[in-house]
Amino acid sequence: MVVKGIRQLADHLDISIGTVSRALNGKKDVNEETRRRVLEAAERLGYVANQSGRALRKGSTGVIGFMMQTGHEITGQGDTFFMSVFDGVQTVFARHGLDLVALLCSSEEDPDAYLERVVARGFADGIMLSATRRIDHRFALLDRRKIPFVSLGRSLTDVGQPFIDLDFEGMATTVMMRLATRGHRRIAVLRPHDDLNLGHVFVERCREVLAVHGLSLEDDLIFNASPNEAGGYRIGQELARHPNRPSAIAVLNDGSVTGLFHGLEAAGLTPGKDIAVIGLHSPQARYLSPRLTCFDLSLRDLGISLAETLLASMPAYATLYPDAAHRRLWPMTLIDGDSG
Amino acid sequence: MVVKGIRQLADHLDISIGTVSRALNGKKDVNEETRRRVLEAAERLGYVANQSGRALRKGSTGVIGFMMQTGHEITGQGDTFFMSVFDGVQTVFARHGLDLVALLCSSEEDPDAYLERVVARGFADGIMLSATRRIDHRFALLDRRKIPFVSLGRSLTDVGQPFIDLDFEGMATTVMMRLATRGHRRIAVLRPHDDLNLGHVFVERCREVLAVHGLSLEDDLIFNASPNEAGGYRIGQELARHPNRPSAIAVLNDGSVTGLFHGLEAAGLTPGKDIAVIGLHSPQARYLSPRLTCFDLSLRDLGISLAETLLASMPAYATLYPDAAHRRLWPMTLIDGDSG
DNA sequence: CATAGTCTCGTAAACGTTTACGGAGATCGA
DNA sequence: TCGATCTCCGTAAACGTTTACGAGACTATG
Repeated sequence: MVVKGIRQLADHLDISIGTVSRALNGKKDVNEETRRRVLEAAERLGYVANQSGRALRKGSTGVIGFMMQTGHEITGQGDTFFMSVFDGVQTVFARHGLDLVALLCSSEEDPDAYLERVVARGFADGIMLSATRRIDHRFALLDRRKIPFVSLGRSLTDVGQPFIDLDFEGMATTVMMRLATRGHRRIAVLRPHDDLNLGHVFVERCREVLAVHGLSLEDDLIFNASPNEAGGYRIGQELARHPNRPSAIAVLNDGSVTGLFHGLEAAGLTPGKDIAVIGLHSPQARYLSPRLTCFDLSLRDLGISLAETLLASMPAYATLYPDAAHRRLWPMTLIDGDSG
Repeated sequence: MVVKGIRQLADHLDISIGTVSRALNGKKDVNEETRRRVLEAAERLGYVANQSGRALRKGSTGVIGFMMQTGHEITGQGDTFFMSVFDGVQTVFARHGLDLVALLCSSEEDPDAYLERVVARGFADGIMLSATRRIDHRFALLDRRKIPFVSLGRSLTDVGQPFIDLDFEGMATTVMMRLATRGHRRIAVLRPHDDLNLGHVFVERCREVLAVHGLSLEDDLIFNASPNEAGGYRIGQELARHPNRPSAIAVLNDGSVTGLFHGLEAAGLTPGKDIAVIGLHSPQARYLSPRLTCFDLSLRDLGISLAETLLASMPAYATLYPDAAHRRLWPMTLIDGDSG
C-alpha cells in the first residue's frame, strides 16, 4: 500500500497533519513516541513529502541545477569528466538533503533563454555553470535574478560570483617552460571553440612565458578544433603539411588526442618523436601509444570544492563553510609520458 | 525590473490574476488585445510562472527525469554517449513543453532508495532508466508508484513497461558469424559488470550462433571488467598469458578498448593480427591503431525514439504517438576496421 | 492551592498557480 | 422589446506542505 498525501498519513495515525509534518521534519516539540510512530508509518507506507507543496511553502526547492548543453561538443572534456565531478558535488550536497540534477539544454534551444526560463521558474535553489564562454550572458542573467551560483570556468563577463577553474595559467607555465628548455622553438596550441574562455587564458599565459625565453607563439600555430576525434585528426593532418611545422603542440581538447595521434601517423609523423604532444587531462593517457604526457587532477575533489563554494554563497549554508574558496584555480600536476 | 508573482503582474496590468493566467496559458476565453498586453508585459518584466505553484495545482511537473549514477563506472558509456541520446530526447520533449533533467544518483547512495525518494516526491512526470541490471528492483518500484517510465536496456525483472535496447542479439549474430567464417575457433567475450543485463543477452546469443558452427563459448573465455581503460588493460595482459589463448575477442565495454589494445601490445601481441578485436560502438574507433571494427548506431535517433516511446505511455500524450514502438531493439550496422 | 513553566498537539494561514463557476455587458434574432 | 447567446473577465477554491500561534494537560515551585 502506498499513501499519497500527508493528510492520508495523518488520518491513518489519528494525528493532525501539523504534528506529522513536525515529526518528519525533526522539529523538537513532538513527543518521541509519536515521532517514532510517524516515522515508522511513513517508512512502511512509502510516504515522502510532495516536492511541489513543500517547495511552495518553504520557498526553496532543495534542488541544485548543473547546466549542460547536449549535442554540441563544446567543452572539450572527455567522456567521464563530468560524472566524476558530479560524484564529488553529491557527497557534499547529500549532507544537507540537497539534490543535484543536470539541466540539459538542447542544442536547438538558446542557452541564455533556457537558463532564464529555468531560473525564473524557481526550479532550483542554486546553479552551477560550465563551458563558460568569453562573453557569456548567463552571468549577468543569474546576477539579475539574484540566485546563488558558481561557475566551473571563468569569463570576461563574470559578475564577481565565485568560481573554480582549472589552473590554465599554471598549466601554460609548466608546459611552455618544459618545451622551451627542451629546445623547442616553434610551439603550437590546439584549443576548442574560440568562444570558450579557457583557450584564451591559456594562450595569453603561453605568450608571456615564451617571451621570457625570447620565443613567441605564432598566430598560425594556434589551432581551433572541435573537441572530438575528428577535430584532432584534421589538425594532425594540417600540422603534417604545415609549411613551417612546429616541433611541439599543447592540446587543450581532451577528446581530440586520439584523433590527433592518428592524423599525425597517417601523415607519416610519429607523435613524441617528430612532434611533441602535451595534453590536458586524459583518463586514457596511460593507454595511448605513445603514452600521453598530460596533467593529473582530482575531479572528485574538484566537485567537492565546487559544491562547498556554492553553499558558502547561499545564506542558509554560508556559516557552515566559512573558509570555502571564493575563487580558486585548481592545481594540476604534470605526469611524464612518452609524447613530449 | 523583474516581477515575481502572477499577482504583481496582474496588478501592474490592472487585470485579475485569473485572466492573466488564462492569457499566458493560451486559453480561449480571453480578448486578443488583452492577451497581447499580458504576453508583452510578461516578456518585458521577465515573468515566468513559478514551477512549484503550477505543478502543485496542475498535478504534473512538466519534468522528465533520466536517472544516472555518478562515480561508478558501470555502464561503460561515457558522457558523450548520453549527451547524444539526450539531444534526441530533447527534440521531442521541446514540442510539448517538457524538460529533461538528469537525476544524478551518487555512488554513495542506494540507487533504489534514491529513485523511490525522487518518484515519491512527485518530482517528475516520467522516468527514463539506464544501466539496467539483470535483477533490477527499480522496475517494480516504478510500477508500484504508477509513474510512466521507459528503460534504455532490458532486465529479467521488468514489468511489461516499454523499453529500447541495443540489438545485442543481432550484434552477437553478426560478430560470431563473422569470426567463425573467418576461421576463428576460440573466441572470447569482454563484458562489463555481471549485474548488468546486456552481457548475458549477448553471451547467450553467442552460444547459440556458435553452436550452429559446431563451436562453443568457453567459460574461461568470458571476461568481466570495469568499462574503463584500466579494465581493458588488465584483460589484455590476461589474454596474453592465457594458457589456451583465444584468437578473437568481442568487446562490449566501449571504454576499455584503448586499454585492451595497450595491454595486448605491452605483452607483445598485436590487436588485429595476433588476436581479432571487435567492439561495440566507439566514436574514436576510426582513430585507434589498428582501426577498430565495431558498430555504427545513431544515438540521437535512439533518443528520439526513446522519448516517443515514453510519451506514448503517458495518457496526456498517448494519442499523439499512436505508432511509437513499445519495445524495440535498436539496429546496429557493422563497420569494417582493421582489428578483426 | 495558586501560579508559572514545560511539553505536546491541533488549527489555520500561507506559498503561487490554475480553473470551475458565474456574472456583466454586448450582440442578435424574433 | 425581450430573451437568448456569446464574449470576456473576476472570484474563489483547490493543490500539499510548513509553521506561527495558541490551548490543554502536566509538572514544578512557592
